[in-house]
Amino acid sequence: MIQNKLLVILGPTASGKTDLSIKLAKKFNGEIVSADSRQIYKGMDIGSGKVTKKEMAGIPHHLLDVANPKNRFSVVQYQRLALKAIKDIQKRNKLPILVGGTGFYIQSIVNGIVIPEVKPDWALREKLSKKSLPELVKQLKKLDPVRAGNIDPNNPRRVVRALEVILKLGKPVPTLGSKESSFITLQIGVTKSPEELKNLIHKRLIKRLKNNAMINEVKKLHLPAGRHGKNGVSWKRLEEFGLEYRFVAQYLQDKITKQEMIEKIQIESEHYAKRQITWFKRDKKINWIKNYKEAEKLIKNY
RNA sequence: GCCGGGGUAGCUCAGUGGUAGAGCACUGCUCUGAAAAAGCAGUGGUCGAAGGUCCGAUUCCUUUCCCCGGCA
Repeated sequence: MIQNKLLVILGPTASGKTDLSIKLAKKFNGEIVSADSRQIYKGMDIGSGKVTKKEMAGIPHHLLDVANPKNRFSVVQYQRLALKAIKDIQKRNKLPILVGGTGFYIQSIVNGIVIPEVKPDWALREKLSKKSLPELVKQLKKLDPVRAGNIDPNNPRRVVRALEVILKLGKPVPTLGSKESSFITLQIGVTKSPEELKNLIHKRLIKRLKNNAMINEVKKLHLPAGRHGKNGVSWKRLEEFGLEYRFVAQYLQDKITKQEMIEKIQIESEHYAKRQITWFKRDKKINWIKNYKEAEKLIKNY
């Protein structure tokens, strides 16, 4: 009875989710669905730590390379595509394995959260962003006191989004819903000690820097593609991606030295790993494991 | 050796005659179509050492040790 089972492998960056998931997929007749907000994009391979064809070892992978880095992707798009992929895998009587470190994406599948049906309106966002934050908060309080009460008033991004929902929907932001997920889910989290994690991040970074591979990748992303005068990914957009893409872009623009670039990627990756751990900590249903054996044992009982 | 400048939080530095702050780091946290994003909070210092003046010195004076420039 594999019908609606869903295995989830999560954990902080560099914790070894990829290797583990491929081993498990082989063992349990699975297919992998990525839950990574950067591996979604085409052309972002080395910097995002995307699996290579060779590493896949014949295991089908879904939700990689499904978006153009020039366009912004979002959780809702992810949710739709991932859900479809998972159901399709189940239909073929194989085990879907959701693998990644993007907590929000995982939550959108596992908890089936329902996000207000209001598409991002970038023109509106830009217009709103011209006002001061206190002004926006004031406006939100007036239009939707409930949402204003539970939102972080210091976070412009959230406040703008809340206003966007009200203005387009014409009614208050619905309280966060969740359509009871129909999956029988087993969530497995990979843990590493802080020291180990720092070490793994460092080793991985050195590897990515080898032969300028990662720097060339970012260069290639930014440079005009093709001969039709089509522009590549802007520096501004690369900045938005954070970590390797942000700091390599800054280095390529001569804003920081190579040494600074390396230091920043390292330290910011450590911060990122902590944020991921903080996020995952809230979900008490995650089974934390240290190695493959423990994971295998859990799955056998599942 | 002489002349300057400096020694204050893990780092870079601000500051005051009434026992001290910032940014970063560190720790914890938030998360309703950007989530590797965007935000929030907290810990932390016998103010280089020893004397002196003063009710009181990190701040003034003296000595001393160390660092950085310049001149020898």
